[in-house]
Amino acid sequence: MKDKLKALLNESLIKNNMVKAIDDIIIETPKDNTFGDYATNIAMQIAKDSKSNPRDIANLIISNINDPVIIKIEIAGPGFINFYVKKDYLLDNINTVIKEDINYGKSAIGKGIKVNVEYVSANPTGTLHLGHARGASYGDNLTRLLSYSGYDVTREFYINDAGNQINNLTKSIEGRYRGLCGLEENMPQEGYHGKEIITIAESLYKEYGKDLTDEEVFRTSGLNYLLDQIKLDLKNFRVEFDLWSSEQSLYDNGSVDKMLALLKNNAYTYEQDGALWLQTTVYGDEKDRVLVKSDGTNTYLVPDIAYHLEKYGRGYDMLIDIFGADHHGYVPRLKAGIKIAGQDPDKLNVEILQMVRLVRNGEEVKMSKRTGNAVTINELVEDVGIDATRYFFAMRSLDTQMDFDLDLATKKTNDNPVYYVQYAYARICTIISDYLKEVKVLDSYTTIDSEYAYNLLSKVYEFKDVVEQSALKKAPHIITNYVYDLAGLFHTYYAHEKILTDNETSTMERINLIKAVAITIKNALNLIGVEAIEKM
RNA sequence: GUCCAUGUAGCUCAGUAGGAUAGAGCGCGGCCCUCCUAAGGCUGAGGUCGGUGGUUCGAUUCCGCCCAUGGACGCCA
Repeated sequence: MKDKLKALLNESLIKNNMVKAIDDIIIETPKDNTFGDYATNIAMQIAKDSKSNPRDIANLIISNINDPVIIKIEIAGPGFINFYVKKDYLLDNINTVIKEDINYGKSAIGKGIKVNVEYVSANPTGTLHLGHARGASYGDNLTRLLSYSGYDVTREFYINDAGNQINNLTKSIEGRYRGLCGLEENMPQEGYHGKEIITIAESLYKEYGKDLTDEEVFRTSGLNYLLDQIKLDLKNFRVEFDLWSSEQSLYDNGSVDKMLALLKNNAYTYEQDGALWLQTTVYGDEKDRVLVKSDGTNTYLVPDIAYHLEKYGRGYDMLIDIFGADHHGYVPRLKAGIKIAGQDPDKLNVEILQMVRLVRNGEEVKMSKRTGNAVTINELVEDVGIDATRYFFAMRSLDTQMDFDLDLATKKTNDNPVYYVQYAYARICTIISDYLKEVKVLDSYTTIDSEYAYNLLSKVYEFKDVVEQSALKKAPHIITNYVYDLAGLFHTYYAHEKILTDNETSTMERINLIKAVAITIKNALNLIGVEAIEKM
């Protein structure tokens, strides 16, 4: 409908010799429906350019518009053009939704563009906690959204299984193991103290007794255990990956050395204080960065550039990295490194997610009551439930330093937005199953005429636009807000109109209507990893 | 000190490619179940959109400055 109005406006502009690119024509849906079904401010834009009266311009524009779908055109306020449109398209859309079913809302705006999205990428040195949960939720929602919108998406987890932190992990396990053997633990200064480290040590003690001295065994058994745990936690969080890439493998297959050689070759590196530096300042970083430390080991940047080059080499059109706010300052050096290595850093989009705090009784919850460690993703899911957890993360935009309100999220009975939405879906399912006869597809709708029904239908109609917008903006929370509004409009409709009545025609039409609503809710919830529940 | 983000109702947050009366939930006040799930609906109170200048017919939205909050400023990852 928007496109149609756009086209009509464009035609009229051409006739009036008012030049404006068609993309500059903005059709909006006014919040207040006394301003019509659709509105545009194009007359005011043109008036600005030509320094004339916007209402006169608007008159000229609408004098050339005439189409059967338009019931009425008004000029209002400073020069808005408001369109009143026949509602048939809303009724027709009911059958479209039912026919497309799980595909309703899909679009092709992604044009098959190959996108790689890397997220979570937690160090395998402990259990996933709150911050990872937000990253996992956002990354997962984003990839669902992008593939629903016609992008060719690869979901990737980068495993930091090399470097300093892994040495510390190894030594931490070894320390705990020594403790079990009755020796002094000697935990490293930057050691890991989670209870999972003790679990690993215990299982090694069980298997090897006091005889284990091979560092490699400590290392690999620790890594394997923790990585399995991470995979399991993510799976329980409804987050799955296509690809698990290993940092260590970049060393093993020579990518890191090759990359270092490449950087040294193109004259952006230099030696100073016994270290090898990269001139990242040439491309906007605030200072140059060390690549190879004076002790001969690499900084994190080295394998990370190699890793990104490897991703570039796989032929994606776009790379998306999802970082926590604490890694924000790292972005310029990474991009500079990529640029120096000869790739286009603009292909890489880094999405920054702000910190989360858990709040209970108005106070921040920092530690888990059970373990004394940071609150894990598992505990969160256990306490709050998977649907509520996913929903709560999906409500917020990335930029907000969100408070995760445990009191509200754990409310299972009342006032919890996730149940509000699920309840709408469940209500519909109940009604349809209460209708004992066969639900038939209708050729036309003749009895639907209430304001409540049209508000609801016009929200359903919006869904496609909403999906596109949130995909383009990489903002899945738009979907969450949308589905909440949709559920609200359904509840209102439900409270005012009985679906199952003695009138067979009306009943059948209303059942098809709410069926379309249910499909839309389900598809929207699916985009944020929340289940639509048939009975509550 | 520098860089990034944020500042909207008592609280948690939406909104803003500049537009017509700024929204929701929670909390607080009232009303509605002989009726498809009251996990619902209806309704009331509550706002100088951090402050201040500027651009504009029009700024919560864009720009400058200021204040506040969070994060980052390592030869850690």
